[in-house]
Amino acid sequence: MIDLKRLREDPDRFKAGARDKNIDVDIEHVLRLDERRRQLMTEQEVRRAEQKKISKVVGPQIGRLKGLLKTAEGAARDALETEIRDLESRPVTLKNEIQAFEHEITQITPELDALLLEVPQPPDDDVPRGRSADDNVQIRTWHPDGFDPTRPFEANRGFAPKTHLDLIADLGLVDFQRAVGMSGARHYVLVGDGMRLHQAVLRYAFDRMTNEHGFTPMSVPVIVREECMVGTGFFPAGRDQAYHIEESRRGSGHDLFLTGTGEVGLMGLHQDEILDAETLPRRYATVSTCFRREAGAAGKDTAGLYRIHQFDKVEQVVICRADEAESRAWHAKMIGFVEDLLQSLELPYRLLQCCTGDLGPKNADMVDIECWMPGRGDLDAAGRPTGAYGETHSASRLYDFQCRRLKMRYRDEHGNNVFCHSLNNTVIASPRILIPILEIHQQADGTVTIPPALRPHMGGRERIGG
RNA sequence: GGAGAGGUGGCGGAGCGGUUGAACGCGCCGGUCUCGAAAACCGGUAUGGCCUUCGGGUCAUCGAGGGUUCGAAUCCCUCCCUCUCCGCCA
Repeated sequence: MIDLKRLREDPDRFKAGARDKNIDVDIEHVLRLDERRRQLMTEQEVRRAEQKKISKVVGPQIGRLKGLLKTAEGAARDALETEIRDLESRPVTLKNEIQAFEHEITQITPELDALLLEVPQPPDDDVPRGRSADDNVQIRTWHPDGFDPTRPFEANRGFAPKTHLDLIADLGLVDFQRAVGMSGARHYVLVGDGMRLHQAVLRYAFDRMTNEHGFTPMSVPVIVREECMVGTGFFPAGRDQAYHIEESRRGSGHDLFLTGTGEVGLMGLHQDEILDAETLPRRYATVSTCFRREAGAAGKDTAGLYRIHQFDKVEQVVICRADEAESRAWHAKMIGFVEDLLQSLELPYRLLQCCTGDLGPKNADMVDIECWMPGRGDLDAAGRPTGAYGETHSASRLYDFQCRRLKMRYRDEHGNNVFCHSLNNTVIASPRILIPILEIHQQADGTVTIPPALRPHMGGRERIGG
């Protein structure tokens, strides 16, 4: 959520931000509702103060008179009753006025609150303007010795590559048919070494984050309440993407949602808390199953392990002080952790600076990391894919947008409660990451060499197949 | 699933219709005392909104939302949550 005060002070910045993000929200209307609400509240408060003042004087008097009434009789009783009625009637006008204001305020507030949740965080000034992912800007590339993605796979390795779909089929790593039978399109069953590799990658990535980079290992819920989805900024904009468990329709409890990333659980954890500043920055890592409806992606990436409804992901989040420089430094560090990881897996990748149009409502800045996947991209003359980068990671910098929604604060050195900054980044998401691992490390004989870093998690084995 | 108990400030815990944003205790912060510390004593110690001449003023909040009332933490209704026991179960 954005800061309403800042919206009042500089509406043009927020209008431009929404425009740059291609998000349609009526900021003028927000300002009108806010203005009206503040007027009403001021008027109402003047009367409430008056009412309070009166009742502080009158209250004890009435109490005392009513006490006397219990024993009074005859004319004395009538006199007391008259006096009580007189005292009681004094604040009635005020009460009616207060109720009238209250009525109008309760009409405006839900509309204002709902609209406010839709105002996106403006992108940072150094984020390139652009309409869509096509306008993202490459920051840098990396590739291991012996595999240069600017040259065809065959030129690098001396044989024509199989796609991950071929490798999976030939090595018996995934059963799509039965999964689809059980759960529908975009589901899969990992089998044998497929499952082993999946687990190895997750465990390897998780251990690196927690053992080497000081992130606290966490397990968090993947089934959460709506507040958690709203608080972390995934709702209302991303409501279509989440699986919805309608428990309320069954008459028990409240509705729940399946989370699409471990970020929700890690950030939701401290909702409504004032964190001890000494404990910042908080660094958390989790491995969790992620659920995505992929609404609106019909027909896109329908084959294979690329776009699926359920996957597992190691996620890193950082909650730090509200300091832009610190926030930016963490962003760079978190991206560095991923680069180190991908380099240790010997996977070619590139960093993309996302443009404003690709940011999403909550980010001030986002950097995607894409791994080279030989089985993607345009087809050559022989009808074989020429390879392309595919998104495997996404690193977001949110300032206090998320923590403001979550009411996650810390007390600064002046004793003020300040909303924290938050950042999140994929560490590794599998099975999508299995695509480049299988495709890059495939051998001419159809086997796949396991990257040395993963071998300890694969029983010391060096290859799959053969 | 059945039966009960309960949700009050950082924590424990009073209050159950009238100056109660809330006694008391603990914790925490500041001070006195001390060479220093402990103890003792004194003072302070919620969050958010709005207004502000930046001194402060004011309103809201006792799980949430409605209602009754001149007045609600206190009474009524609905919902949510937590705990205990029994049953079932990974």
